[in-house]
Amino acid sequence: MSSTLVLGPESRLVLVDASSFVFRAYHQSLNQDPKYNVRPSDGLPTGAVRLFFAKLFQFVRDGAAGVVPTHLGIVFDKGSRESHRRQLFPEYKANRSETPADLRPQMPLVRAAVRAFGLPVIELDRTEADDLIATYARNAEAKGAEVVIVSADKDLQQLVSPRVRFYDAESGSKGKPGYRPERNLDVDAVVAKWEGLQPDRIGDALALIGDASDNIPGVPGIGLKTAAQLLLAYGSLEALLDGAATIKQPKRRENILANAEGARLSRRLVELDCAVDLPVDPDALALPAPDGRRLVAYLKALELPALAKRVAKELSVDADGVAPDADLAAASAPVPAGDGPALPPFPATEPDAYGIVETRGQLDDWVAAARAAGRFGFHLHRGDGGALGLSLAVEPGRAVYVPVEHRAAGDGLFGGLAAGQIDAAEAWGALAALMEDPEVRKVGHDLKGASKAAGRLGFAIAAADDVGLMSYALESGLTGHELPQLATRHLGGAAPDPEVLRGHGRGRIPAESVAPRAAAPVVGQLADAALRLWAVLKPRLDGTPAQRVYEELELPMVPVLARMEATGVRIDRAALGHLSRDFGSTLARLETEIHGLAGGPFQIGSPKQIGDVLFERLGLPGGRRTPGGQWATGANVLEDLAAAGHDLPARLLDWRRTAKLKSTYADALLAAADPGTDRVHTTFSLAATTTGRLSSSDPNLQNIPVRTEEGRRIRAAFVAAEGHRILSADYSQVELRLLAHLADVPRMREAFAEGVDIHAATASDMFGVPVDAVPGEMRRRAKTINFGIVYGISAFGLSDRLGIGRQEAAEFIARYFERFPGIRDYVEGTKAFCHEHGYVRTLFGRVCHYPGIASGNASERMGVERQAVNAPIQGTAADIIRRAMIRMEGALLKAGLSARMLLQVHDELVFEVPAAGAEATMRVVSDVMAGAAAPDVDLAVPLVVEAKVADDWERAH
DNA sequence: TTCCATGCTTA
DNA sequence: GTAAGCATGGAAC
Repeated sequence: MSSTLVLGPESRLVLVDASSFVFRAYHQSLNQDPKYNVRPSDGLPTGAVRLFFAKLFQFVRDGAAGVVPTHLGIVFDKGSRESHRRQLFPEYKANRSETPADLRPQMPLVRAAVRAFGLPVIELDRTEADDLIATYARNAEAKGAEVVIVSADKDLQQLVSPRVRFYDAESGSKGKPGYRPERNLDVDAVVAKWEGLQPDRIGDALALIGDASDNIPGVPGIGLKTAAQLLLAYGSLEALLDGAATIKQPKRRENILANAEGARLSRRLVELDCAVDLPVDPDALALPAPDGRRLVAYLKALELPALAKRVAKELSVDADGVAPDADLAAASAPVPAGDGPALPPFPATEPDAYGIVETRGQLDDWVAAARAAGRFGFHLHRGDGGALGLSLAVEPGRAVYVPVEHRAAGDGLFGGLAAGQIDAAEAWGALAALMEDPEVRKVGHDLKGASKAAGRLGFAIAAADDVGLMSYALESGLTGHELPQLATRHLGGAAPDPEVLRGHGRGRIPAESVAPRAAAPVVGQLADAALRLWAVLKPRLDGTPAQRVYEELELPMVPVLARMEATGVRIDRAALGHLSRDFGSTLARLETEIHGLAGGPFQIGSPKQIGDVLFERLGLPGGRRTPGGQWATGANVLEDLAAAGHDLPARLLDWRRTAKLKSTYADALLAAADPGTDRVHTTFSLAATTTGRLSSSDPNLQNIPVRTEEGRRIRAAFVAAEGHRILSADYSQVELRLLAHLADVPRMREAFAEGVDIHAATASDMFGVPVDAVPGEMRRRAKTINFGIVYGISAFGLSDRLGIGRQEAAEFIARYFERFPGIRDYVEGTKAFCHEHGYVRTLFGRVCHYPGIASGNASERMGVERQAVNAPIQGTAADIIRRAMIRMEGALLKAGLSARMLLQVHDELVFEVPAAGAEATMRVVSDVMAGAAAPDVDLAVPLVVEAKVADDWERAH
């Protein structure tokens, strides 16, 4: 026996982080046949201990990382919950879940296994295994021994030195998800893995990166690469935090400054304590020769015959002559216990809160209950192919799901319906009668989406409220208005996203294949959330100006937009296909040229690589940096370089323009168009902007190119159906007109009343030149400043736009304000109003909240002030075109016209009109748009509408 | 797989 | 200087 062997220069100490090993063994055991994971005689769980034993046996025999140990330390964790780190930071490892119930009874068995090998169990109250390992490692290192640390915990890589290596054993099985090959890290390997950081800087890196599993805060958004980059630049965490103000990337700088305390705390949490009391003398870790009989007795007690046989054979023991260890044989499985904390009132926790309807009788009962209540929350659950069912909430915490069109699991094309659903015609019939009943109020979210799905089923949704739009009318600018956000904000609980039902990754399934019983609690909660939100928001809305906005500018838009989306706009598939191929060959040609000019291939789509090529490899002058510290390669920069005679930047601009047109427009529109009708159906959002503008997505049809010749070829592919034409009508200078009204500028009002060129008139007033003698450059400057005012102007922005000095720009603005004092009053008055109230209003009473107006950060506060100055202008324009859209269908109907509204692009409406009625439609559309502010708002300037008819959108625009 | 920065399209 | 959405590359998770 060598148990007296003193730890010294000839020794090889292997330190095993037992707890991490046991956890890994446990999870590995879960992937195996459950019958191998329990003791047959009484069901005592043994899966983790079996794998742990096998691994320990391997360490004793073969060592780790090629090191056969003379000393072996098996170190356990006994202090995560009360360690000194907990005192520093109560949340430390607070998110660790409880030890699994079937692992807990195995822990004593694991310790027994260690003792069966003749080794001490190393553990110490209130001390984490990491600190014990660190102390043993430093101790042995000091004595000249070779050390291998076996752990899955990367924190321990801090200890790596010329004498200390880190070994992370293979986990999982080859070819299966989560498999990791073994890793054997010496100093060089650690430095490579940590992106150039020496082991003694790993603690700094860990403090920045944080660790979700240990609840170490770190700095959000910083990962290994960024941390290493920063630490190599600054030398250490302390130096980095002291010099954080000099970090170039603004986001990163603010982020680190804001989280500096968290990083300091994290640094202390990840610091290893190399001087804890050692519960076992290091010399006592000397590895004894294994006692085969004792090991076999252990394995027999756990009823692991295969392992017992193997150990007996390798250690030349007669297994038959060994009796099971009596104490262990008597150990039995304890009964686990424990229950979670009380849940919040939403979502409801009663087991029958979110039920399911399976019979006609039940359905009739619920419909009757909804009618009796006079209002109910609902969620029309939809899959790719349309409505799947409807959930109803008749009172908070009580909802039910009526599944109708779910498919049976595993059935594809020809699959039948899922079991337990009422006949579709019957179910939809009863539900449609309820949804169309004007006497019962329906409360939902995304009413537009629900209305479209209902429309496909042949019914409308009458007397409905949309809690998302209610929230938008009340709190635009304060929060998002999606159901989960509203639930968190107002109900104190999280509403589910129905997408969770489909799972993710490879197991993702269509919504219609989800079992009705699985869907019921989720969609039931959505109906419940809608009803509860209504109960919160309705009292806040009633009797306020926001109520009128909701009722007159939000809700009436729902059916209008639903019809526009359902109608879609026709594209010329052949033309777009031709364009795509054209763009493709242009790109291929440009790519060759660019690579040639650059002296080698690179990702042309990568701004980072472009910067490297232009400013590093080719050394072009005049490079600027982006806010993120990279080389800026935006169009401005490339244009300057191209103007200086460089070919490569010019080709890059061509490439970017062409790539944009191909991928964002030609290809995306072809992919989006309905293959049967060649029509593209966008989705308009009513509640996506702070100002009241709409937004368009999937695809966005509000940013179709128009400025360049090539781009207009895309727009020309938006065509009318046979026998029809495209009508485009847009407001002329609407925002400047509104500025003239809001700021009450007599000269501007007159110019608009007389129909003279507003920018020339501005220039004339500013520089005392007759309107018809204003030079082009002067007019351009006036135009820029006019737009600048609408956008909340700053001398900085104006100087950038005009290419003049900051000082000159400031003088320019001063002169403008001198000539148009009303505008200065408007700008200053609007800022003051926003500072006082935290919001601004449009002329129609829409509120736009700007909580950031009170920011202590001057540049941020000025940014919010610009938003506040712009919002009444942009928002009033948005309100006006909404009014036009709401009135449009009635006006066309009244005139006996059958034009269909297709798109809204902020100041423009696009229609598809029967060729014969184009002229008459143009008059009606123009009249409705021009008169849209009246009667609520009496504008001091006329609204002018320009309309045109053609065969495609490009020529109509 | 998800998120961020960059760049580009529109009003 | 305002308001949006989307493609791409690259890093984080």
